[in-house]
Amino acid sequence: MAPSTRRSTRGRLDRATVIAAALEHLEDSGLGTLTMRELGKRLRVEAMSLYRHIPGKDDLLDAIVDHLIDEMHDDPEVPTEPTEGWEDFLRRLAHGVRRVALAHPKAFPLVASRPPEAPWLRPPLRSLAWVETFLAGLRAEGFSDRAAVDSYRAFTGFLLGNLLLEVSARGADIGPLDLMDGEDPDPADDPGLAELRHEHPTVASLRGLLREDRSGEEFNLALEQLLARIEEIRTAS
Amino acid sequence: MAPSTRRSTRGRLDRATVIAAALEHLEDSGLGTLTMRELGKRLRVEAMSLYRHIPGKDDLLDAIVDHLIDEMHDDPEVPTEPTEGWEDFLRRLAHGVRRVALAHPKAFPLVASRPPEAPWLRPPLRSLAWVETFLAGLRAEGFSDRAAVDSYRAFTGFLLGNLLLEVSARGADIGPLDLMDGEDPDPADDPGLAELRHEHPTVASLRGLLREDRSGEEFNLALEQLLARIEEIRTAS
DNA sequence: ACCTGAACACCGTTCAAGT
DNA sequence: ACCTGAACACCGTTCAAGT
Repeated sequence: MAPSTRRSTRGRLDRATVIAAALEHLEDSGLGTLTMRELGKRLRVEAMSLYRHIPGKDDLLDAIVDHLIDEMHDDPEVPTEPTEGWEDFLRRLAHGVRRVALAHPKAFPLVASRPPEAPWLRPPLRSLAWVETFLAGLRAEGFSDRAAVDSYRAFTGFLLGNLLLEVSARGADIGPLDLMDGEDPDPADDPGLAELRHEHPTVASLRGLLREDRSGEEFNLALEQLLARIEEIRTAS
Repeated sequence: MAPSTRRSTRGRLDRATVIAAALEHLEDSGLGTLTMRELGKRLRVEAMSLYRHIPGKDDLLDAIVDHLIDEMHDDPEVPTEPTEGWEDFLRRLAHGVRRVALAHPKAFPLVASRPPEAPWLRPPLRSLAWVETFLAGLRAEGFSDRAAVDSYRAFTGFLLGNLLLEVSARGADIGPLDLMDGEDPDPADDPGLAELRHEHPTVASLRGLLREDRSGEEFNLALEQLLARIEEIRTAS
């Protein structure tokens, strides 16, 4: 499993290896068990050795976040400047961020919870490099300064909300009250459902629709509506 | 300060008092220092006594989240059903959630980070009661089942992204590279700015706009655009 | 019935000591 | 130069004992 960071035989430990191992641990065991001692075990080293390569646990978490957004630089689908118009540019940026989020569902929430370096560096595009790419791209497409900045805010708000919900839904269980239905034998006297019908009748009757997962289409739909909104921002200058 | 949970002289400890004290501590010292022992100190009690009233720390955090969204029930501006049309209904719901978030900026991120009970209970409207209110309200206004559920998803995504960014910006410092400008004496040779201009020229030249905080107007603008989007969802049935 | 002291199994982190 | 052992000051949590 995951031979990328085996390092068992000889590999010298370094900062990048530590970060990669931490990300691996995060994805297959969660944030709660990510511990310096546990991470040491994964790297076949005592916990204290890690301090040779990172200043402390907080810095490690920040480094993970930085690593995540930097991953997008290696994605050939993600543009560094608009070549097919600003809409294509933003669409591909958005899908790049979404791929990162879906590839690291347990780690992605850190992107939102670690305090950004400045209040105007908004997650998930919280690095100077990506903000530069974003703003320079829109400007090159004729956006006014005001429109470019407003679009940056709308774009980050959109991505953060939608992607956080998407990865958090992936993490949650099937849920408390909708295990029933589908092939359940006698829906009339399922105790949980009966109670739900009584206390929250609308939720009960819409539970089929609520349980659907169409996150892919929904993201695309919401994205198109965001682009329409940015078009308004653009023309309103 | 904050005499609400003084309890110094005689007050018996109970679950509600513990939660209120935890929320207070969270707001004036942050999540990092919220510790069972610290919380005990605030309540003039040993940490171990808290376990008489709550099962453990995780449950306490969940209880805080539940408490936050329940606070909206006491807000007279927040409707329990649409009386002036669905747009007014959603506008007032949105502002209710925003008031809760701004009142508890340090605690609000917990609403997003604690796993919801079910994947379809989406933060920040993650209680059965509020989902019921939302869906029943839109249905009463003539929304189809499909449109009501899609609107719920759009609404929660909007609130989560925008409010998380708003409270996190409030928490961050002024930022690394824009302390300058405003009344700085010689902008030409500020070392930080010179470097920024070289590495990220667009960010440097837009820093004035980026630093602006117009979160209030922005929220209202984005909200109106969300309502327009929901109008589309509604008529597309 | 409610609170406490002492204890257990963990944390992150430091530092002198080993190779 | 890099890793380790032992130690420090903390955690959350349990439980027998006190009032």
